[in-house]
Amino acid sequence: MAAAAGVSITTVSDALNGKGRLPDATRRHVREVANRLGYRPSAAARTLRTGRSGLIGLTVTTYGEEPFTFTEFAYFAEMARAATSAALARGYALVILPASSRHDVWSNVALDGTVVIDPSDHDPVVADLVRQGIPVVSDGRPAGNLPVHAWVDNDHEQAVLGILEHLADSGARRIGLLTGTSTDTYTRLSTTAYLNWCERVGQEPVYESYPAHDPCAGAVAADRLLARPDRPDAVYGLFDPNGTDLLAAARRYGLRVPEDLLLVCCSERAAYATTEPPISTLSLKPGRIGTAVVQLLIDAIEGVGAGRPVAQVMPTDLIVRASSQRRPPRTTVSPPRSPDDD
Amino acid sequence: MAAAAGVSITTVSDALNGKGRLPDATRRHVREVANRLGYRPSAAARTLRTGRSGLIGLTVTTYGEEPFTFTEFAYFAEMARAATSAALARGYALVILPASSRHDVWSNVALDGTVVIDPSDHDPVVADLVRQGIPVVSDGRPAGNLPVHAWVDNDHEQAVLGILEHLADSGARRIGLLTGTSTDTYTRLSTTAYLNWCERVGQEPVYESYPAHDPCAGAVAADRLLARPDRPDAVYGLFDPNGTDLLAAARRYGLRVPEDLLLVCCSERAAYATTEPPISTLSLKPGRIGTAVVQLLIDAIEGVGAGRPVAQVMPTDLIVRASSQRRPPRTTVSPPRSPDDD
DNA sequence: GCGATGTGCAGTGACGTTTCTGCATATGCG
DNA sequence: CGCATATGCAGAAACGTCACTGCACATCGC
Repeated sequence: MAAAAGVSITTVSDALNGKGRLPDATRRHVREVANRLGYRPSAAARTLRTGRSGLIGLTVTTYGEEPFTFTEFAYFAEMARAATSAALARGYALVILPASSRHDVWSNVALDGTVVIDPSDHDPVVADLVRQGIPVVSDGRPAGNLPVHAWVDNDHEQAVLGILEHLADSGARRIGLLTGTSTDTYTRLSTTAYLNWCERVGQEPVYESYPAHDPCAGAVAADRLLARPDRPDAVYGLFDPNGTDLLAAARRYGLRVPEDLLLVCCSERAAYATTEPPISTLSLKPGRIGTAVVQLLIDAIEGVGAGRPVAQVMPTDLIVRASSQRRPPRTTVSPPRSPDDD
Repeated sequence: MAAAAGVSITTVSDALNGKGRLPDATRRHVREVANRLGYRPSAAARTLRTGRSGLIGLTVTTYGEEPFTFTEFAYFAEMARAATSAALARGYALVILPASSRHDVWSNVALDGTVVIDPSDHDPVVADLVRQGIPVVSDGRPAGNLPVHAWVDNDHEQAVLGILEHLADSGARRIGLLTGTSTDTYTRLSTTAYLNWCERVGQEPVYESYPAHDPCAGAVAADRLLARPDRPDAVYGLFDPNGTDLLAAARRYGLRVPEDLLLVCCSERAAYATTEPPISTLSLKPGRIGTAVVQLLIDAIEGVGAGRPVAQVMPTDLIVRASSQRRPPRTTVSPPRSPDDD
């Protein structure tokens, strides 16, 4: 390349990177030759020299051997889409690397930093990365005292309070909760927010827990909740399939939704807009999370505002549909998405 | 590192890579020290030296500025999941790189090869990659004469024939088609397969086309199709939202599904299993495609069986539900997915 | 006309691997 | 014992880039 342009290697580098003291004529000439030859500077060499690869990892903790869990699909897909966009806009590319990947794959790729989704307590991969000095930002409050550089999470307490108030506004007298048995922060924060609210307004808590990763257990728990003598007249389900599970259970007990039972669940599924009746959902806005997480990570990589707030709590969106309103909505409550709303 | 273990750089390299002539004692010693120091060989240096990065690109042609199109979500998510798995199993990691990415991002990452999903005619990115000698395998027959090294696609003709026969078996007398106006191979192959079938069995074709990327146009076209004087008594919709669109249109015209109208559409949406009635779908099995595409790509990268068949046509799966059967199925026609079925 | 300052490049040394070559010391065989 | 062969490791070159340093030559002010 240098030979083809009749200049030195240094000049090529300077011309292409806009550095050094070169007259525009030389710069143009070098670029023109590079273009004609289809020449691309070697990414590997640049990475070796500069210590920057322009790659950031997108890691999801897996519970099986498959890269992503099925229940996370809609959330993950949207989050990954937004993260990819945000990264590209800042000149980085995303590498999908499940935490369970073979070790040789992890060490074979030079990452400038990593996003971890929902890291489990003392995740060995995260610990290892941090030890190498690689910035790690997590989606979800890090459990245990995982030494991540920053994290982004939804305001789960506020979300639950919002839903409970909405249900109460719609006329609910006794609100039930369908929750999980595991101790992750999402479940824990949401459940205590519910319990606190109950105590504050003087309602006896009515809830059922089940292992959230078991798809069948959810239907059983939904059934159990509606079979109780102190049956709730409104239910919030913490997990994605709870909407259909609760709807099915309600049908079995001859309960009409929303007349006899108000329903909300936390999910990103578009399908809940077209169920009979449409089910109100709490959206965690994965797009917003993905964007925020990547921004924080790249800031950390580039040393922008080091030492600034490393925790970011994002609001959620309650999408009110027929299932949680005693009267049909007067106006469109969930307007069509605007392009940059998430 | 070499100093810490009291050996030469060469010995470290050999010990870690299982090469050279070293007694097990030395090998173990070096590995133990490396472990203690948390030493990881530099991926960048290795890539520079060997010319292999262990990275493969996953490119999706975009029609807006967002990395993936919304309608491709379910397909893409599943395909990406499978592709990631397959790549990892062979020691590679996947980089998500939309074709519309800034040029500097593309040239900043060293790829061993790329998977392109649904490349458009004469895609400049693909042409560029091929010129650099980087293997490219496409999901979907390459349009134009895009010089990809291999491709994988569904057997669209066979799929359409299977659906038409199934509908005819269910008692359809006049089968309609909801198709697209664009000229991509999927639309073209499916439509001509339909027209050929019509000619063969002596049915007058009944179809409506619309621009597939326009979410609203689909509902209008569905309506148009059912409003025709020669209204079909069965419809196959080529695109993901056609199921709900057709169902809504049928309801407007007071047509019962499946009694008055049989319905099938091509989609990966799980939600079609729970509509009222459940809608039969054609699954393209994106998981199988993703796996195949990655295998082909890595074979090309590693020079395995160079010059072997570079085109692979995969079967589709017709998932028969209530919408396309005049009588309810006797047995479960769509069994629960087995773990490695896709 | 002569130092001081600026301009336009070329040379060079890392970055951290891998791979090839090479040199000792041990081991085998007749 | 002496020569061929094996074994155990070290040295050095190269991969392609970037960031220095350095060297010519031009320009300028006086």
